[in-house]
Amino acid sequence: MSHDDAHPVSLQCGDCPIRHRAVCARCESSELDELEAVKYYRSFEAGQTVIWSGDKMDFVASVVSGIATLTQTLEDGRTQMVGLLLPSDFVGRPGRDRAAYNVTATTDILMCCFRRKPFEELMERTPHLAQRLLQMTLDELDAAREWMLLLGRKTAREKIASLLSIVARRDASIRHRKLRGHLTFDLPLTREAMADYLGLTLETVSRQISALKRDGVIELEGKRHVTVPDMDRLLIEAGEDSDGGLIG
Amino acid sequence: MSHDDAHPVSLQCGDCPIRHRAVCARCESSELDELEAVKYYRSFEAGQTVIWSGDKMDFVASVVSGIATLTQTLEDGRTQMVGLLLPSDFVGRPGRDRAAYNVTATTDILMCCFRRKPFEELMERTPHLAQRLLQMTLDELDAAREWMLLLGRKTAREKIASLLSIVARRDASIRHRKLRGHLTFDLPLTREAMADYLGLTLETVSRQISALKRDGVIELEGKRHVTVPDMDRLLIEAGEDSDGGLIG
DNA sequence: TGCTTTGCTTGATTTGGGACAATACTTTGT
DNA sequence: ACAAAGTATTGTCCCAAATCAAGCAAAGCA
Repeated sequence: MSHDDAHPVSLQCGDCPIRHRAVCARCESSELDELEAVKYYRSFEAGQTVIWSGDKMDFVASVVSGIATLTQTLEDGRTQMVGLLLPSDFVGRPGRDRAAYNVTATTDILMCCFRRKPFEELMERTPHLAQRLLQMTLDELDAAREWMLLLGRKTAREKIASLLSIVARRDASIRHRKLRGHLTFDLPLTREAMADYLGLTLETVSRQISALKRDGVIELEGKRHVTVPDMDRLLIEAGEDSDGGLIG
Repeated sequence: MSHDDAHPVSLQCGDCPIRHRAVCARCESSELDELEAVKYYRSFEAGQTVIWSGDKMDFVASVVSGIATLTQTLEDGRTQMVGLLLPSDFVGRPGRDRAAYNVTATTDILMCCFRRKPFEELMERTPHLAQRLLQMTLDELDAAREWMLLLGRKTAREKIASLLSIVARRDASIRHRKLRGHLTFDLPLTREAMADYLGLTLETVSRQISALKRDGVIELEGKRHVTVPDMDRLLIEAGEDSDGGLIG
């Protein structure tokens, strides 16, 4: 029932992923033309901060290409990544005028933005839009709560294996490939970003990756390119059921 | 702008909190009568599991009284609490037919339930309902992400201080009292439940509470009744900005 | 071509919190 | 009033991950 299954982003509806992920539930599109009028694009270079926590945010947006992160920090500089934005992910909070997190570009990114007010007005009149956003927000909530289990209860080794399996899964689903057996993909994050995501130090991340490599769970080519000879083995290392992930 | 501010639950709309928290945005109530027809109450005793992760869930509900927890577990038994349900909180996921978490009664609880199908059908026709649920889900997402920062980056002492400050704040807001200076309240959780919430062991929870008491940050009467002589001091211990909590 | 910067790895040492254990307090039931 | 079960505190030991520190490799640049 996922929307991606029904309507692969790249095949059906022009250039703007938000149509798929946030707006069109059954591809009824009459109201969407209103959004076209308030749509604009913004791009950011790798390393740039898109918006700071607490800043005024008068738009909502969809990531078109590239990767961005959501982070929270304590005053003394300790940093925790709380979300990862991939192409077609939605960012911004209808009904709120301040950003709650720092959004930082990990790679060069392009975002498709909509002015918040008109977007909210459309939402008032379009039940499907609010419902679609509700579904997406419930998905994010599930992901956040799954991450809470990881942060609170998993060992460093399990954390790394979990992250690798998530990246592998997402990579495979983008390329419409199988999820079992032999997989290969690139890590979109530096060791430091992985540490911020997993609640570890970058040294521990490095050590555990080396350990998984030494134990034959993964193979590395350079620093970033990972091969997983046996996905089931990785899932076991991650402390997950082998059919993995969330129920329901 | 919070709904509670505008319409304190106990004053305006009969006996069902869901009217306030999920349904009525401006107290327009014509559609709500439909829900009355599919509304029923269920009660559970302290310690009972309301629903297991993965079970079929054909209702959504609002907590009327008592406290329940949302938990996730690994196969080997490690447990992480991912949410706390207090009176007027909403549980259940429109559009999904399986529970994603274990829901367990911490005290005796009463829940006001609605059959899922009619609820979803009403949502199709009522933009305010989907919007209201979206706002509530965004709040939960913020809370989950704030908790991720706590789980990933805070020390045991900071975790305890954070939990105490959250309980204090919630208690104060329920009783419409001040949030600064001298506060007193009861802990609604056992040491073990606190440990599951904070990603610690119950021994560490006990030790850190003793340490905060020894250092004069809190005073204890029995095991559960806490007095905070200086709320600002507690917030500093929690590693939070003294005007504390999330922005926007 | 060598110099600096950035990202990563590995080693040595320390430490915060987990594991295990003993004891005490507090309910609940008979 | 007592036993039994559940809940909480405190002590001792130990280990996983943090911290501190050194060195390597690739990329950018003068």
